[in-house]
Amino acid sequence: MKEKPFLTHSTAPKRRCSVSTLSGVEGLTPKQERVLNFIRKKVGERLPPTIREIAGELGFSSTGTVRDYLKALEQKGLLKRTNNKSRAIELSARASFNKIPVLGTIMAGSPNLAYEEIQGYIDTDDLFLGRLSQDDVFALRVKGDSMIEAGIIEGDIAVIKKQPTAFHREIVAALLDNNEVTLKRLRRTRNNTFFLEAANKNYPPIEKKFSIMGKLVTVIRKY
Amino acid sequence: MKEKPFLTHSTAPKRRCSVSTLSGVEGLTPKQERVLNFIRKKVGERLPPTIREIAGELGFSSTGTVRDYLKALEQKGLLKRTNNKSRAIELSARASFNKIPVLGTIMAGSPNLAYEEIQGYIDTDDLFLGRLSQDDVFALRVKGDSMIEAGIIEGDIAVIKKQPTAFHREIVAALLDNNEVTLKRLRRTRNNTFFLEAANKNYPPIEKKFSIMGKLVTVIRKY
DNA sequence: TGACAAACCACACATTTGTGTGGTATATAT
DNA sequence: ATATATACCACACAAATGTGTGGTTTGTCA
Repeated sequence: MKEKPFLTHSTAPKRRCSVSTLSGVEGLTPKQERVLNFIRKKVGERLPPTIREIAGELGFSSTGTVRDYLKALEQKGLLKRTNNKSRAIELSARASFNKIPVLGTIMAGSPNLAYEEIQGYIDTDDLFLGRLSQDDVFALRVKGDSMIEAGIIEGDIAVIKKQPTAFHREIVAALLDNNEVTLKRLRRTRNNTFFLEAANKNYPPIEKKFSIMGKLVTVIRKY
Repeated sequence: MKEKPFLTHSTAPKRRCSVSTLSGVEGLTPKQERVLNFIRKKVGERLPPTIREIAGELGFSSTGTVRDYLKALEQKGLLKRTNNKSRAIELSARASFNKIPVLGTIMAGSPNLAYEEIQGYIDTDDLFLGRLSQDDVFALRVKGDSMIEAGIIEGDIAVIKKQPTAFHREIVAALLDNNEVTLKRLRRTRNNTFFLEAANKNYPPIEKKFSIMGKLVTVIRKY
């Protein structure tokens, strides 16, 4: 019950209908989730939909149907509405679409990131990411000084795009076999094997077994 | 005619009615600008206002008044509307509120930043800035390696909060007397004078006369 | 002086939009 | 067997909302 799957890095096909897409939000029927996803998308586009717009685009012929869904989603705490106000649909943080969760440490025992570790959210809206969804991206707070020569220092937010592979010289978030996650530069040897290299002369290269969680796409630092 | 005042760093009281607040947008009457500013704020809050909401909060007793303004602003290319659609007000990029302009170089001859140098926009929405408006913040693209030991490298976007003063050790955007802008750490001597210090041993401290444009609040780096 | 634009108001009207009531069908749980 | 939840539909109604016409006042420009 404690293990809410979240931000799992798998290569399996996404968005199977019987499985919740928005990880961390349980108890949604597939149909309810479809409605929620539509609203997410629309709210991201700056003008939330009217119930008739929802009905139209989702193929319902009755506004009452949409009302049922909205009521259900509201009861489940995923959105808030204001009475008699057009388009007044607000997503709760849990359901918010274009936000990147900022994660702290990594859950031991599996390559999943713990839902409980979310420290906050970043807006992906315009932020140089080109509309990546929550499914594709997450963020980590940087600890230590191993990447200091690449200008990445303690406290920075590293935005990671999830992908199982990366190229030579790209900076990646890698999962080591002790379930530790590090940010390092990926390097290829002459024998076409890969290893991880710190951007700090005081750290030796990591030649252990590792898997790539994703590559670094953005660094954000707040003063 | 070429000199559109933009992002002027002055200590003079802001929002004098006779002066345009949204620099770079000429030909607006003060009243029109007031309406635009209201819409900017509301659109930033995710749900654009209805014309009656505009009328109410701005103290107009007639919807026709608002329509006149909306028409004027639309003709001036500051917003777009969709017929018969509630709250369907879109701001054009020029008028967009919660975007920080990314500026390039500095216009020679005055401490104003040139409107023409805008390279893009950053969304301030949630981005760790806590709802700063365009009036308070701008961004610069970092050139050179003078701040490399502070983890700020070439190509980074430095988000600057405009303010005429800063504290010891804060990183500031400073305007030198040759109209050059640099990002440096502010330091105080024992005599309570201030100088600028690079975060790179190869650069000497700057003891020349300078003024502070603002302080660094965020660094963003895109890979 | 006349023309014109800005800056308002009042009010009627049509459309959009949210709400409410009442239904059907299908599961699943008790 | 009955209650309950999901997943829909139809339609009426009221409130919210956008649109349109026709004003007044003030200042500017020619």
